Amino acid sequence: MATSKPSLPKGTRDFGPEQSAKRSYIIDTIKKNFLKYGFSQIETPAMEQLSVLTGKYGDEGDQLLFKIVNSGDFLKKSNTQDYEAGSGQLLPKISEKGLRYDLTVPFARFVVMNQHEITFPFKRFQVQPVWRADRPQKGRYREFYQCDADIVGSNSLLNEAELTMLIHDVYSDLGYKGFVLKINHREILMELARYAGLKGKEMPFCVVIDKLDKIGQEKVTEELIGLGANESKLADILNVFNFIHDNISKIALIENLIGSNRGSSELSEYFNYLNAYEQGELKIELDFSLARGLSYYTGIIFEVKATDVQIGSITGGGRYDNLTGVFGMEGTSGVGISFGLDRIYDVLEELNLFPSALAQSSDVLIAHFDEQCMYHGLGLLQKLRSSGLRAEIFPESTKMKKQFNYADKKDIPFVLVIGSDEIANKKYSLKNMKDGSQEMLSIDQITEALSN
RNA sequence: GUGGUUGUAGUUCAGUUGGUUAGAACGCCUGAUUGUGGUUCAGGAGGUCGCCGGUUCGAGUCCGGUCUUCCACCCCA
Repeated sequence: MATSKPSLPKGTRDFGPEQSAKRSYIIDTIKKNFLKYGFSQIETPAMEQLSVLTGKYGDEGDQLLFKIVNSGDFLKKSNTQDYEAGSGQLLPKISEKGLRYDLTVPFARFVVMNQHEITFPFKRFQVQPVWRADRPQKGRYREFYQCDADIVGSNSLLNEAELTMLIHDVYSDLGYKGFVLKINHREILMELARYAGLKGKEMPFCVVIDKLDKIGQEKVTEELIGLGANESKLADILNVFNFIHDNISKIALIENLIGSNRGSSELSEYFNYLNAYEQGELKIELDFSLARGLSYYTGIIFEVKATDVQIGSITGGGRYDNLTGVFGMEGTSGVGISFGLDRIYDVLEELNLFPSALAQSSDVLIAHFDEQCMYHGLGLLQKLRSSGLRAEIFPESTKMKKQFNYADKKDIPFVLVIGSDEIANKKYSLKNMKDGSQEMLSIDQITEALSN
């Protein structure tokens, strides 16, 4: 077989021991908090039927789905006419499965398929990779992890409040203070669009509004007038966006402009819940210009942004009133959030916020002078491990220099040396690699010393 | 999907208007050190210059294609 240079598919990465340790640290922190809030873990397959995935993410999303060609002779169901008719007709004949694009739609499928076994409200979390055929950039990968927590089967806004507290706990545990949790309500965006005279064009309105902090007010105004918006009403709206005040005052202001509505009353109720937790210093900012994508959100939406790192959104979520409806199960409302593991990693890395003690090295290495010493070491190895220590033995008898170098490179803090004297005296040299000190100790003394 | 950008040793990068045998630092290996790593010193190995093709007497250098990287759109974790 011809050899070839190995390479990775675009937008995918390997993770070495150090990176993996850091990723596990983030995942463990998030999982711990999911469990703390009463969520249970589920897992779903990497691939789903294409019929489950398509049409859930809009036309853009469908293009970004990775499709899997059918097994075996994947052309056998198609003919040249299908080929000439283009990919739209050919695709369903050669592909029936795709890689999941997010965790929410597979979860909706899971809920529908298991509705009779599930007790509602159902609180599930899921930490798995998803795939998007997007063009990669910094912080944008074709394979990345989402850490989702959703509550379905409950309309209560207390769930939104719970997720808000959860987000704060996660970032607090990760030691990251530079985030801001932005909140808005889909209904307010709709009302604002109608106020601006864009009835029927609410979605395009949201798309433009979402670019506000990127392209600025003038460009946004320009684009919205291009859509047919009323200029003076638009000025009213931008005025509200610029209003810097506490969140409660902002609700009053928006009601003043477009009247009381489902959005404003739900936001009030949400803030009332948060208030009752009696937890000060929540980093929540009501931002009426926040317009998250994902067409299925219908209620409160939120997004966590890093203020000190240029990376975009690191957590997002919101309420979807009828996600399971597309699978024939009506009236199940849900609310969820998704932590972007890969982006959180990039933030912690850039700000140097990973704990220094993440290295997964052994506590002690057993080094030896010859094969007989190595055999003797296996008994000691077993004693070290059964007392709870992380221990390893160098697997070949070779020069001391090489064995010590191994311990040094792997940051193993202690080396236990076995020679013929040691075996005779039942006392072994234990070297502290940090300060270079060394003493002769029995195996019991060593386990004792290292266990502290 | 549209437009641009990047690629040279394990890593970070030099490499002149196209011209002998493509360099440095760090890392790696060996020795100085026959019971001990990190420091020091001496020596050594390591390159299809992303890949394919073209122009040329001659290409790391110029041209085309392709893959990859990063960036701006679009969208998003």
